[in-house]
Amino acid sequence: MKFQAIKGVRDILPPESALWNRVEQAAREVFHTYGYGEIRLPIFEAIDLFARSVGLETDIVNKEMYMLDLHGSLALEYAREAIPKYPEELSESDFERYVRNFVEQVNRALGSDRLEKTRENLVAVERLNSLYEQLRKGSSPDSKDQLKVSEAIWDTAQDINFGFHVALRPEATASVVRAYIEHGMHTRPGNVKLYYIGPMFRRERPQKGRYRQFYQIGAELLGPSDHPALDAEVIEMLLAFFARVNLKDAKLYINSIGDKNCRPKYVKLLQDELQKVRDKLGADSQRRIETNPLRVLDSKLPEEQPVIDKLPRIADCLCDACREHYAELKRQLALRRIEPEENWRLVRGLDYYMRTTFEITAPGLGSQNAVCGGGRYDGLVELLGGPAATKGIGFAIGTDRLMLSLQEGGAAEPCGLDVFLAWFGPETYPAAVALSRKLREHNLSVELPAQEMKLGKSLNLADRLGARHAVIIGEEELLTKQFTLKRLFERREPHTLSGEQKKLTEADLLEYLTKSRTA
RNA sequence: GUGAGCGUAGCUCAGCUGGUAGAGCAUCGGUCUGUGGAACCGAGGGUCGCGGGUUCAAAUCCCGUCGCUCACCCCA
Repeated sequence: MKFQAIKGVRDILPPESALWNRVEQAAREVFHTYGYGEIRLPIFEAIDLFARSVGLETDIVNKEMYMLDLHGSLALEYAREAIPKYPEELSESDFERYVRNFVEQVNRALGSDRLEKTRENLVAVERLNSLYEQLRKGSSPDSKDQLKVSEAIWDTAQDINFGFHVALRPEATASVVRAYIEHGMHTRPGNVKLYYIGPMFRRERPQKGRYRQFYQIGAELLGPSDHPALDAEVIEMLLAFFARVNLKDAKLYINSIGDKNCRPKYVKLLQDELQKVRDKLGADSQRRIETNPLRVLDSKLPEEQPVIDKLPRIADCLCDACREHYAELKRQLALRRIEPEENWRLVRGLDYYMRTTFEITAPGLGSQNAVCGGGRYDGLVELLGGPAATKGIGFAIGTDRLMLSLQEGGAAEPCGLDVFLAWFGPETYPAAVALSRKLREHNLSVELPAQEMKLGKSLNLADRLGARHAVIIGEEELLTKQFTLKRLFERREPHTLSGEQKKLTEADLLEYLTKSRTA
């Protein structure tokens, strides 16, 4: 096979795509009833946006982002990095070669507009060019001047700004918050409620329910209030959506991970306790003691479970405000007859979460059993340069995983074809074309064969396409101006009802078909 | 990045210790010139993932490589 989709991405074909549409449509409808509006976001953003929001130490930022080299700036970056800061380490000719390469590339980029002609860049390049001239002319290897020139070249090279570095979005919350700030949405009345639907990109090893281009349906609530009732309503909406799409056996887990006052204290305590039991942990968890102690709680290793069970719990370390917030959240959920399972080990991978966190798991997903994760992120708007008073809460549903679970539960799309036009005889095609157009104007799905087929063949094809009806158009129908409507049945239906047939005028046919479609 | 399993027709797979590449389903045509689902007959479709080695002979044995899948890490 010559071409195939690249690693970790895939096609979603009909009829499966119809299920996707139905699920996404359900999200639009349910979210609408809670007052959310859709935000359509760009698929790429400045790298810094993700680095700042998701967290510099996360794997997402460190190794999983797809960076776009829109202007060939990465090549410039490499050329610059090749120039050593301390040229003594290299032979003189090597040093000059690296510098020449960089200088040539920079000038070429400037000439072809790939390097932005800002004042700073122009000044730096001009200076770089003249320094390079000095380097070439200079012939005394150990002169102080020569060393100075080399250092100046390195310094000047650092001054050149290659422009924005852009990445495909690994998640959308950062983009939503960026848009919220950029458009001054904090001046809108009440809370700003937004949802988004679309692809995200992470360069991970693919696995069941995990792709490099994957899809999320998410919602964010931004505004001045952090009242737990808002958290509860967000969760209520999420569950309403899962109920609408008939997700079976979904389980809701909640936790509170504290705020910027009490979480660090807990993390420190946890770290200290972990150090005491270090030798009882596996290599991965030992590493996480330093990198991300909270993640140790996530470990699935059976032999670590007894150790983890004895670790201090964040619920005992929350500050008064967080404790009260969490308690009120539980009351608010109870008010809505929602019964979450508290999971003290539920932590989020992204830096920006605080206080409320929640997750929903569903069956049929292998080891990737979370279909949705979310939580509160009160500091994020401020972190990204927005008004400090703005709070936020949101979630993201992993659509790929949701689909897997729905399909596991037996969800399938019926064929959408309402009518197959079985025409035959030399004079009937124009009538069939006219009828097909009429039916389609009434939003019916119609298949019209381009070439004449024997009636038996037509019906056979209609059946295999899964059409609900066939309309037969032959000489006789033309003469009497009545179409023959034949009901077809899905293959699994009992044969006893098969083939019911009647003659109808065009008007009656239309009425009958439009009614049967909604039924 | 690490580990394991698997690569033969569009799909699911058979093909033993080397001896001319197969089945079922699907597709197309016919039996069937105004009546579907069935049956029967026929057709098309494969450098057996790729490269090298052993051999008179390799889908089969050996080495390498690429791809897919699942799991770990991480995460939705």
